[in-house]
Amino acid sequence: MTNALVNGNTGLESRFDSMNLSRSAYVPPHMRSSQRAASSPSPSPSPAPSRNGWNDSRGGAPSSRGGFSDRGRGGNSFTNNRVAGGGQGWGERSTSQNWSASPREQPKDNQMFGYGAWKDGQHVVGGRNMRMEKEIYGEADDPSKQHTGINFEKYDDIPVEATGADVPDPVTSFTSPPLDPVLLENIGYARYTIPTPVQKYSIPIVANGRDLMACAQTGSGKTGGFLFPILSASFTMGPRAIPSEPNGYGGRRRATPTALILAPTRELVSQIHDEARKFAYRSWVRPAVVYGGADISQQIRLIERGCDLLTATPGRLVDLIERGKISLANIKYLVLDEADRMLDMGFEPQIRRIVEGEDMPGVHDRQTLMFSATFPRDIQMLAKDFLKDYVFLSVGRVGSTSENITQKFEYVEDNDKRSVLLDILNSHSNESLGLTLIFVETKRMADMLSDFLIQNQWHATSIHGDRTQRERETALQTFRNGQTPIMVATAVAARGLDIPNVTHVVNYDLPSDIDDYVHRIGRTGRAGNTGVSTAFYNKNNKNIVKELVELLREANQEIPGWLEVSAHEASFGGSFRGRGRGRGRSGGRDYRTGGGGGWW
DNA sequence: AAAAAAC
Repeated sequence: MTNALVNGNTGLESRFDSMNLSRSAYVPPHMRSSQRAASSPSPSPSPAPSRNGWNDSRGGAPSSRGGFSDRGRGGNSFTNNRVAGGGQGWGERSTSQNWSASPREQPKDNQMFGYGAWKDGQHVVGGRNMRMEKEIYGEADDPSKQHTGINFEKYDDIPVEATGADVPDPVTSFTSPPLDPVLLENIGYARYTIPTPVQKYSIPIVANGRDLMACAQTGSGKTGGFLFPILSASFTMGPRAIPSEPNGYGGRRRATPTALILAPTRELVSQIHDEARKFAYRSWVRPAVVYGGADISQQIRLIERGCDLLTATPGRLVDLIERGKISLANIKYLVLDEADRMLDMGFEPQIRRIVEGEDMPGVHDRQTLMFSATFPRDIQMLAKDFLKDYVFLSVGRVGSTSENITQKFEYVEDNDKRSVLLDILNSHSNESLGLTLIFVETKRMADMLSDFLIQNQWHATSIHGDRTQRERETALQTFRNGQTPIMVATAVAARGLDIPNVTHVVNYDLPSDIDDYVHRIGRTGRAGNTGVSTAFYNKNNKNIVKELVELLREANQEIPGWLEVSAHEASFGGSFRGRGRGRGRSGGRDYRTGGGGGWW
């Protein structure tokens, strides 16, 4: 049966506004509101600037090539044409032209508008390119482009602990120095105002040549946390001296990136790449991205045109290294993002091969930054092998332990889940522009549930690993821009993805790992905004009930009585899967400091 | 047990 709304439904009912009689029959008409997509001011934010867009300005380049052309459509990233390079890299890094930093002095037909170069040991900054700025930074009022960090002040509440030898003092604002002035301008274009706690520490840590091990999630501003210091130093210092074999490998030049970022999922690397494009603007650094499921020859063409900061999933990168298209000999900066997740997914062999088994400079000849939500033993081993004298940064949870996310629980048997879900969607539909992300455990369930929702007149889509990359990208795009404000997802979307405006996360199926739960609800309430999460609990979820209750208590959430009872029963009923499984639930701590016996 | 990821 459906013991609905156990944890209260505070005030939602009083806020519905419009009506929609085409809705499912589960809720009386007065509780229905119009489909969110329909009320969205602009379902497809900017009508493709492509064709006669700036591709034309560079002399008739095929628009499929650069990929900028596609991106205007949904405001976001994923299209097959934009597999690598972000459309950048026309011409070599050191062209003979002498660019001026001042836009007024740029020749009008300069095809390098927006791109800089490194020439004779100097950073030659490219002129501004307004079309490109609109493209990569978005319109100020485009919600799908909006950066999540609206309530930045709230970041000050996030506790940060830095340990290690001689930890540099954190910065308090974006300034030059220590940041390169060009980067500072780009940060301004991207409308970032105040550094997040991770960024405050990572900027001076990297600037001082130190390695970093950070326990933090994506919502903490971690992407900027590694992009800012790496790009800043790159702008100022230039690339590593090109080794002896710059050309002629397989007839073409091999890409020799200065910075490499590894992340577990395709969507995540694409998202990081989008950020990289913002901050590399007008500089000599050409960002590129490679991942599986997309046409590899297209990616090869693009990295050949410029690949200084490469974001990659491990499998595709290994493939490209084997094909001789990428050399890591020039790497100065290595980032492992979501390291625990990558190990969970079995990437360790590929990662070790990339870092230790190819031509990447050794640990003392590069700077390495590792990010991980947790710090279990296998990550510690990786840190021991990949990092040197690192600073350990522990960043408090942005979501769960703060009160930004209201966590509701409902006792729902499996057979009742669909019906309860419709109830919930209806009662939330008045929050007009918010997005709803629904997590299920299996790919099959993701398909079935999204079909079911569509049958019930909801604009829903789904994302999971059995869909083609194309479908995944489309799903994410229409979700972000509000055309399908409901997305059913498997674990593929659980971590790392930064989707602004997700106001509601539904754990239709609870995960069996408490960390997964934390990551999932962390898709809402991003960056200090508030969000709601609803979880369907039943007897099949007893394996995490104890940890759930602990978590709720920590986060100052209301705990339904029946949930506490269930937790109490579980602690006697044998089947506890102890906390000692090698993984603390909190962000982790620096085991080097001793600190009186960790929990692993 | 399922999910993710190279072809």
